Amino acid sequence: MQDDDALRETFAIFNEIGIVSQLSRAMFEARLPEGAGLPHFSLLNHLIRVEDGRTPLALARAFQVPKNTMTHTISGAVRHGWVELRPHPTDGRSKTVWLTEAGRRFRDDAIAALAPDLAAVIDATDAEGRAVLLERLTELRVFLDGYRDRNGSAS
Amino acid sequence: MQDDDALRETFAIFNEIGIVSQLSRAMFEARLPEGAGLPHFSLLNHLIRVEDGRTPLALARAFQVPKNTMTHTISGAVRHGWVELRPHPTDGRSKTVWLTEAGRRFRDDAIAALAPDLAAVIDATDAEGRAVLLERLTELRVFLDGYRDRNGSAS
DNA sequence: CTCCATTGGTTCAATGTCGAACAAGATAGT
DNA sequence: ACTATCTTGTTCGACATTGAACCAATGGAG
Repeated sequence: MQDDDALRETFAIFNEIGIVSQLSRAMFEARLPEGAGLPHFSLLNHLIRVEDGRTPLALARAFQVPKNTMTHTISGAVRHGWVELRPHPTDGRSKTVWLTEAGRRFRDDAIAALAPDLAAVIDATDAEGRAVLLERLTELRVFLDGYRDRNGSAS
Repeated sequence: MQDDDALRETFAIFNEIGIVSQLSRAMFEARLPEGAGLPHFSLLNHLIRVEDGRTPLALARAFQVPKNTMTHTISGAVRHGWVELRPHPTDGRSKTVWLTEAGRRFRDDAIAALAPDLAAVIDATDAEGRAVLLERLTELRVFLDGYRDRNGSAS
C-alpha cells in the first residue's frame, strides 16, 4: 500500500520531468535563430565554459549522449559555421572541435536572448526551492547514470 | 552578480531535467516489449487511470502535446491492437479512444516490468526528498505551461 | 437556408535521438 | 612484424516530435 504510493509518486516525478523537459526546450528554442536547436547552443556553451579542442567522443560523454548523436549535432554546427573540425594531433582516428568567431557571437547572442525567460522562472520561484530542486535532480541523474551502466551498455 | 549565479543555477536545473528525462525514458523503454514506446504506455496508463472513450484532442491536452503527436501515438497503439477508435456519438469530426483487452494486458505487464526499476530509484532516494522534488517540479511545470500560453500559441 | 469562421483530425516535411553495422586508425600479444 | 582486438567516428534505418498546410464537419451570422 505505502509501497504502491511510492511507486506512483516516483512515476509522477518522471512524468513531470518529461513534461518540463519538453516545455523548457520549446521555450528556449523559440528564442534561438532559425535553424538553431538547443543541442547546438548547449554544445557551444560547453566549449566556451570548459575548453576548445575537445574530441567528439569526449563531448558525447559530457552530454550523456551516444556518439552518433554528437556526430549529428557537430555536423549541424559545422554547417552553420559555428565550429570547425581539425584533425587530432596524435590520434589519426579522432578529430578536435574548435569554436569559430561566429560561434562565439552566436552563443553570446543566445545567452542574451534566453536571459529574460530564465529571469521569469527565477521570479516565479524562490531561491531555496531552486537550490533543493537542483540538488535532488543531480542526485537522481547521478543514480540513473550509474544504474544504466550497472544494467546495460556503455556509450 | 548574484543575478548571474541565479541564471546559471536555473539553466543548470533545466540541463539536469533534460538529462534525467533522457535517462529515465531509456530505462523505461528498455523494459517494454519490442515496438512499444513510453508514449504508448503513458497513453494506456492514462486511459485506465482516468477513463475510456476520450477524444484524441482531450488526450493531447492532457499530455501537453500537439494534436498531431497524439494522432501518431494513437495510430501506433491501434496498429498494435491496444486501443480502438470509434466514431464520436454526437460530433461527426471527432473520434473516441477505447482500450482493448490486449491493451489492458499490455499495461498491466508493463507496470510489473517497470516496478523493479522504480523500486531501485525509491531505494536510492529518501521519501522526503521525493516529495519535495515532485512538489517543485509540479510548480515549475505549471508555471511553464502558463508562461507558454501567455507568450505564444495554443495546442 | 447560405456563408464562412471555427474546430477536430490527418498528412507532410524537417529535425532530434538512438541502436546496429561499418570503416579506419591504434594497440596489445605473440 | 602480424594478427586480433579495441577505439573513434560515420552511415543507415527507425521512431518521436513538431509546425504548417490541409480536409471535413460544425455552428453561428445574416
